[in-house]
Amino acid sequence: MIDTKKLGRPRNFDYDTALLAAMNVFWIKGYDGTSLKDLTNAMGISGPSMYAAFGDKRELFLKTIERYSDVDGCEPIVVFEAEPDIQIALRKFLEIIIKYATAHESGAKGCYLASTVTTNIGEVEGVDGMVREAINDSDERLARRFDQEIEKGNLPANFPSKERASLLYDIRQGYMFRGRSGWTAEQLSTDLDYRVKMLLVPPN
Amino acid sequence: MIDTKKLGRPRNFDYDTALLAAMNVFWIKGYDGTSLKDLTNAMGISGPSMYAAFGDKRELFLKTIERYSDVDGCEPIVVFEAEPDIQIALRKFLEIIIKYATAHESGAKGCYLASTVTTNIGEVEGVDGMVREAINDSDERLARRFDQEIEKGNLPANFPSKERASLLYDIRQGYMFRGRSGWTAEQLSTDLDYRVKMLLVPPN
DNA sequence: TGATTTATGTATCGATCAATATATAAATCA
DNA sequence: TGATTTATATATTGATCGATACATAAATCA
Repeated sequence: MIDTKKLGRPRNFDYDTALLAAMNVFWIKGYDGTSLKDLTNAMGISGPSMYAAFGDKRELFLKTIERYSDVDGCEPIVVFEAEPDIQIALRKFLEIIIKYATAHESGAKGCYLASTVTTNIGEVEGVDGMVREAINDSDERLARRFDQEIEKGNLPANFPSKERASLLYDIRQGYMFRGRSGWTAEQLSTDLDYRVKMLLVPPN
Repeated sequence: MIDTKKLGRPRNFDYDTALLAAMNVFWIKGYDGTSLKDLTNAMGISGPSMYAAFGDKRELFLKTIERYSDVDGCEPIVVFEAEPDIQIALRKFLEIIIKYATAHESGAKGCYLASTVTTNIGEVEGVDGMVREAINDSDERLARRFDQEIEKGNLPANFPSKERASLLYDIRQGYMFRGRSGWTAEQLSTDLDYRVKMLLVPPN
């Protein structure tokens, strides 16, 4: 029943590399502003190859969102989770956010979800759910890190982990929006110390 | 030299009403996702009338941004400036933000600048400057309100007005992003008390 | 090697894009 | 009323859109 034999000519491009190239184009020009020609040029493949490998334009778009959520959107959180000192962890988190907000390797700025994908919520089917999921995942992971700090005794027992987590994520959106509009990393970094302190201030 | 006499057939549509209708379409569908047909249908006028009154699609888009910055983007700040009690002012500001984020009269959600316009930064000429200016204006007006509170003695002399103002604006972006992705006003309101307190907590 | 299967490039589909040329309708002025 | 000016609706422009039909090239199997 299951036929796993490989036959015929294999594709001569790397799937993930092409997907990344597509994401970078979408990121800069938006979904509707990106043509199939823009995509296939950037991906280095022809139209039919794109359709064979990714479906159609919409499916390709959804796959770039998935990829972003798993890779780009995740790096700051991974660092936040890995750094043992909570204060340094917060600072690193925000510094990476600022880096992404102002100078992504593709030339794009800001958050792919907040700056580009969000435009197509309600217009491109399936987008809204993916965005909501990305937000929820981030909120939960950030809150868990605060909870662990409470368990270790480094934060008071009544520390509002969930509230600080969502606040942290919202601060992220602010940086991303400012970065997209042209603010420099230096300008975004001026309040860093203030914000780290504030995020850790004990309740009442 | 100056000829102010009115001659010929006057336009039979209201300029501002048509501009508002155009903004609502852009808001929901994005710049590239909005066709001239979408626009003229919503505005209730024909193509040539649109071109005569507003220039072209790009100029119309820029005019909607200007309008948003002057009206929608401004209402929360006006309320924040008008309410004498700073704590209530903050709460009202955030409540209006949440209202805008979840249920704009047009059916659109989120911030027009952050959710729609931001996609076209770098692609549609003139957009980036208008967004930067909108952010700067908000930052300044919010900070001024805190400064006045310091002068009245209701906040300590070392209260970091500028930092809190930009934090407040960034929190706004977070609400707008969440609202755009489908969060309800109720969900967004859970942290309201926490955030108001935090925004007013004295430094150190 | 010959048969089979798949990826690719070219060329092209109908539809729609933003923008405009043209002619008509409606207003103000003399 | 007649001349002038402007807004409108209709129709259409060349260009580009997303998507595909077709033939060819390249790989694996027997």
